Amino acid sequence: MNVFDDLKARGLIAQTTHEEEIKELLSKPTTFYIGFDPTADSLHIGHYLQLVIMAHLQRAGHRPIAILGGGTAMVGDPSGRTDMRKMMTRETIAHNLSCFQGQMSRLVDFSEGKALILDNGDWLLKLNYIDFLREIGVHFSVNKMLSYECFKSRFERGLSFIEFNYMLMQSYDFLYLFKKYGCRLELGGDDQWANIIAGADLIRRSEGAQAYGMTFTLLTTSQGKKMGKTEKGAIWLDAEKCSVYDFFQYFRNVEDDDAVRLLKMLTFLPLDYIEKEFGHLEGKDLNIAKERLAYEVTKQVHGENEANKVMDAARNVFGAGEADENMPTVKVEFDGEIGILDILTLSGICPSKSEARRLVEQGGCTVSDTKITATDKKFTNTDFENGYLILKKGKKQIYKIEK
RNA sequence: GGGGGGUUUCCCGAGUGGCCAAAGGGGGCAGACUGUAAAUCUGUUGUCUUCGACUUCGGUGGUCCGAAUCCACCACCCCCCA
Repeated sequence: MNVFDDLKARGLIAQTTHEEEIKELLSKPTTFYIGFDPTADSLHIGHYLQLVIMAHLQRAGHRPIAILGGGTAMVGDPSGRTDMRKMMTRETIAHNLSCFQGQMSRLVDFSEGKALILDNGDWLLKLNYIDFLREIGVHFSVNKMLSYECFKSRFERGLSFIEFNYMLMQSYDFLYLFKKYGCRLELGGDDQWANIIAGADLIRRSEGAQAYGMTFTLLTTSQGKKMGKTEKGAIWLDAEKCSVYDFFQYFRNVEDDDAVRLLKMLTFLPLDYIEKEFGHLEGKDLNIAKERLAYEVTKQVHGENEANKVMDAARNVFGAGEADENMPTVKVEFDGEIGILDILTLSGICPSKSEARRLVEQGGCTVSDTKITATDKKFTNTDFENGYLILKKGKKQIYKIEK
């Protein structure tokens, strides 16, 4: 099966400039590229999807180029955004780029030229304004650009000239990679569609050559919400910014309707295997699929070891209600005795006393299988059997409280 | 550059001198029901020493017994004209 068909069957492909030609292109080794915006110091699960696609294509014998947008980040992509991006300094961007590289190499093999990782700042930052306008700017119609959907949302709040230029920058990247590396295919999230066709257009106009673009589905839930954001923040690939436990739990808790779909999109399990093992599941049996999903994704991002540990922890905590060394653990210090509200706030489980009080009053706090309803409940050393307590906040958040 | 409008608690958005910690919706959190699902219903959603007190309504300063609400200046944003 052509890798294109596989990606398509996994539900990863959103739009293509020329479906048949791209399929043909991918039947022999091809160089393609995907851009990454270094606006944070860690990748998140939205980027993970892009890495998965790069990995699929690389395994099929193609050569990925990952462009880290050190140059374009200086400008900021306005696509689909309602506000202007924060301007970033060169230093911040450089720091973020180096953080990205490590995370990317977990999925994509960058050894021996099997894949390239480039910073578009290397060529964009030294461009001469007049030369750029004369060589590149002439190929862009402002009338046409103004009609693009991707700018629409910005017309309400204003679009600055610097952002309006973003499309030219990204298009220039594609042209540059086409000339230097023979790259004829650009991939990106579906929000990048306009930027991608602009690049392919530029290559056609200035080089008279055919280039292709393809976008993949944005990672959304079956409710249409963007995935990867929680109240506590984004689901980062960096364990420092999002613990492996939380990472696992995020996928373990997806909705029924998303479980199998996400298995196809986010794991490397063969499609027929997924269909056979999980396709027929319904109702609570889908928990099997969710657990596998969480396990596979965690394995890809954090390694098999971590994935095993955290899956065991989840099984212990949710299955047997037992403590596990890999469950979230917090320490509290006290002399003699400590009130429940202090435990909740000192541990960071609740951000304020008021919130802790509310939690307890509403019956959302359980310690060692006993629901705590008195806000003045005190604990002493003898309550900490083996040195810890098991505290539940609501149904799903379980902590080991060590003294 | 000229004219007009705006900035409210996580978000949207009411409120135009005391009855305002501030309507309503969204989101969040918790409870019931469950399968670590969804939907639904209920409660809750500034802080604290919580039957009370304290701090909030872009910033600073003023008027007043009393201001989110009035005045002055500053900052930022949007719209129309150029």
